[in-house]
Amino acid sequence: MRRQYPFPLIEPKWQRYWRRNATFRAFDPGESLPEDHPFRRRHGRAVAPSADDAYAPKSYVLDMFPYPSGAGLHVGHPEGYTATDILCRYRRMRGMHVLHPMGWDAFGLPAEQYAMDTGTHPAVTTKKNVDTFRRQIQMLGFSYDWDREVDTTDPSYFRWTQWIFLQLYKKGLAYEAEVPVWWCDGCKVVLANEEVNADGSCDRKGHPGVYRRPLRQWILKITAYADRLLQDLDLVDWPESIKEQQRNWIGRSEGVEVSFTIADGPAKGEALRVFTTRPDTLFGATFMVLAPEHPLVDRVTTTGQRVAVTAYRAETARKSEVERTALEKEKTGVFTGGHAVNPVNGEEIPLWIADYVLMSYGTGAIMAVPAHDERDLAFAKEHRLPIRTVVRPLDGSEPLGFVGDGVSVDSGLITGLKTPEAKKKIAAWLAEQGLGAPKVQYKLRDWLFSRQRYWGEPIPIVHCARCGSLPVSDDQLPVLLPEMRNYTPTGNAEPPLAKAAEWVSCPCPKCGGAAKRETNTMPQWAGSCWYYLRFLDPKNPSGFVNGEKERAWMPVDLYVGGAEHAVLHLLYARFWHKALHDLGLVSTPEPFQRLVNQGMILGEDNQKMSKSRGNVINPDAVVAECGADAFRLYEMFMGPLEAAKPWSTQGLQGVYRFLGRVWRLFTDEASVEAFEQALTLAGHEGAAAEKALGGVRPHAAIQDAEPTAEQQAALHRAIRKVTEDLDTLGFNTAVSALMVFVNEAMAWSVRPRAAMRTFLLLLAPFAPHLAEELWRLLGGERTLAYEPWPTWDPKWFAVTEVEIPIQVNGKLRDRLTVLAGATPQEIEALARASEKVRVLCAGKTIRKVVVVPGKVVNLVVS
RNA sequence: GCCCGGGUGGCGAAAAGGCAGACGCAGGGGACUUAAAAUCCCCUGGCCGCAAGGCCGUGCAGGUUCGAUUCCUGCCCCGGGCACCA
Repeated sequence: MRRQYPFPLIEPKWQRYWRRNATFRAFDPGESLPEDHPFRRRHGRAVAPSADDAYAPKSYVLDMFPYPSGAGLHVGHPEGYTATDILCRYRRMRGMHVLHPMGWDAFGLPAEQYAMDTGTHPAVTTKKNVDTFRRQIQMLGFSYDWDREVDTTDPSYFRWTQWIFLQLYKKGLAYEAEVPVWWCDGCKVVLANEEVNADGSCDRKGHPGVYRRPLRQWILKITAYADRLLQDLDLVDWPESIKEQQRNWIGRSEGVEVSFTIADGPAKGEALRVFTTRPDTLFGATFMVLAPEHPLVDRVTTTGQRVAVTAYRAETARKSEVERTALEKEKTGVFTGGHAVNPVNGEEIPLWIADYVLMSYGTGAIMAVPAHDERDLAFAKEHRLPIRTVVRPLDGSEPLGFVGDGVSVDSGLITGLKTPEAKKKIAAWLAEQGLGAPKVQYKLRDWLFSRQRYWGEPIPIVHCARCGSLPVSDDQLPVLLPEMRNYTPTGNAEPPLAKAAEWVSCPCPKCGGAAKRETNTMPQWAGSCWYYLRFLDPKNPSGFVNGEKERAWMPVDLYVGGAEHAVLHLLYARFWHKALHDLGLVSTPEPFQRLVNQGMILGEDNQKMSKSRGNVINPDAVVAECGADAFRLYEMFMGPLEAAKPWSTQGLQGVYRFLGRVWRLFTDEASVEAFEQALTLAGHEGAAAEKALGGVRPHAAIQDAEPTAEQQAALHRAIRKVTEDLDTLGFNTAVSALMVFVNEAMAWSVRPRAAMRTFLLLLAPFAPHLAEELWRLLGGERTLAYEPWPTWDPKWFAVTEVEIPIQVNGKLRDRLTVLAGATPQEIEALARASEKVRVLCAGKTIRKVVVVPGKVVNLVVS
């Protein structure tokens, strides 16, 4: 396609200008603005806002920072980045102090994998990838404050990641335990629960056959915050679907913990506790099931059943828990030979073990009520166990298998009660008898926080044979990674750091004797748990963030990123934030006030972009062909921010053509031709080319003329639409409003300078390079980044005549042109007089006439 | 199975309960040009009709309303998440 306008010259020029002038530097509370700063010029003030300065409000707009992969930027990244950039530019023009930073979530496995393959240090790979990402992001002209760039792998950053970990540790929120963990033979690493797919493959690389093995691990007590993580979802303005996912993940359920009594064997008389949300079905319990790993299994198993039980437990242990739960299979299990007594009726019921009961939830044992629980019913049918109906549905339908609320039957003291009352009464009775107590259970488990990897933050703990595990003292932070030649894990699940013998041995911080460093590192989530705080004070050498700055900028007003982080990153970050809040280190209960998920950009074939499909669009190529402004504008024009939508090269061209129209709307054709010719001599870059650009003159139609009423109407419609759409993040329709204006203005033989300048202000957030260049062309002396955002005046919409549709029985039949001020009576009279209406109504009676002034007339006839 | 989103022209999409399809792409016609590209102008939901015009149309079936893409009920299909959590 023919080049529409000289973007290769304009875009680098303004990017240079913004960088040189630090146009987008965010000023902290109390910090003086430079004498000639456009913001100061505009407000006539020397000082940035403090937290209680109402008149220049702050706006913290954050993108989820990327993992700088070797593949470079993907077209999906700039979608969210463009949206936030547009908003930031808009808000600056609205007079707000905007904080808009960018950084790198740079720890992670790919660089380490690459190191194992090639011997290249992960830091080298990381730096290279970061440089690529930075270059690609900068070429798009985003208004980040680059002075605040952070990198999670920088020791001056992870020093504070380690420091925060130690605060959690000292608060009792970090502990060590020998736990079975997911181990991926392919990656030779431990995985978090969340990194294991339902089919037993690893989420990182798709290696199959992830299995469990016991290892000493660091664990964070996120469960201590389960309730608050759940409740405080009410405080934030997030998509309902994300909140719902977090609620499900936390999985709060209220019930009762009931004690049964072992009836026989060596454990006779001991309590067997179960958790149930349906204590009202206790009378329907016909057997019990223990998880195969349950500690009581050994002592309830009879000699006759021992062989079967041992075999089943061995089989279960061999299978991963993922395998246990992945398949929709029949319910397996074996009888232990033992029994327990049901506390409500003294009945002895058999004890089984089955792998559908999980040791990790509740008490690891359940009472089985096959009549009113699908799983128990399937198990009972499989193993021919008795089934007893104790709840009758209110609508008289089949009670067997009924799991809803109904009326209790054959249930002693709760017989005849509706389910909610029955639950209450039986719970009270159990509590009275000391047989049970109300209990809240969560699905959420503690967070397995250690990894047996090299490329992560070392956990700052020292192990001393005499003194135990001790935190590294603050003045010894950061604990740096040792230089290594070989990054391969030891294979026996020892982290690679264990091989750095010199690094491992260190003095005990307490007794000074020989001690060893912790060789586990933190998971990739760690650095992203608090980066939004470091952006507020990125270079602070003596604290993770200055309190005053934190209070001034927090919370993040808008957080934009992919929905794939719905649970993990967003839950972990909220957990850390709440812990920091409890420590008095941050001022807000929640970190991210508003969250928006950008939708995925699909390939032209409507499939997810992937190398193997060959449908990947490379941002470098797009920018080279059409420029950054067209790229940005197209990403916004494709459709609603939150929707998934396919890429279209044709669509991109359309937007690019639109920018060409804008260029032609403002520039004098002859002078552009002369400029283009000069370029063939001067080359397309450099000082000579830029000088030639200076020779481009404004279009002759651009004159110092008073805009006509029609022109004002067109302009003010655009101002209103763009402004309203920006406030609701309707970027696609805002772009279309810009197009509508340009389509109209192209026809104007006189294009009033003032109106055209106003249009450039509307265009600026979307296509900032072109807008700046045209602003300069029309006499702007400095960046338009801080020019006041235009306002609209409704008086220009008051057109003298309006066209009103006439409907008969709801169907459009005619149109009416009336004066804007016409009364409903006048409109009705005109409508009745319409020729078409008269024909349609001939021989019929007009029953009713609805007149919506300025909108519609509807005649009801029959 | 459960929980979220979504189904509107050939395509991406717009529409405070009030003219369905703004804007863009693709397609058709025209102007300019030796020609092509680029640019500019016009047309473009489907069916019937020479036309005037008519009928149909927002996944399907109902309902509320003077009027429904929009609100309500049931169903179908697509995308995403969770998935034996007692």
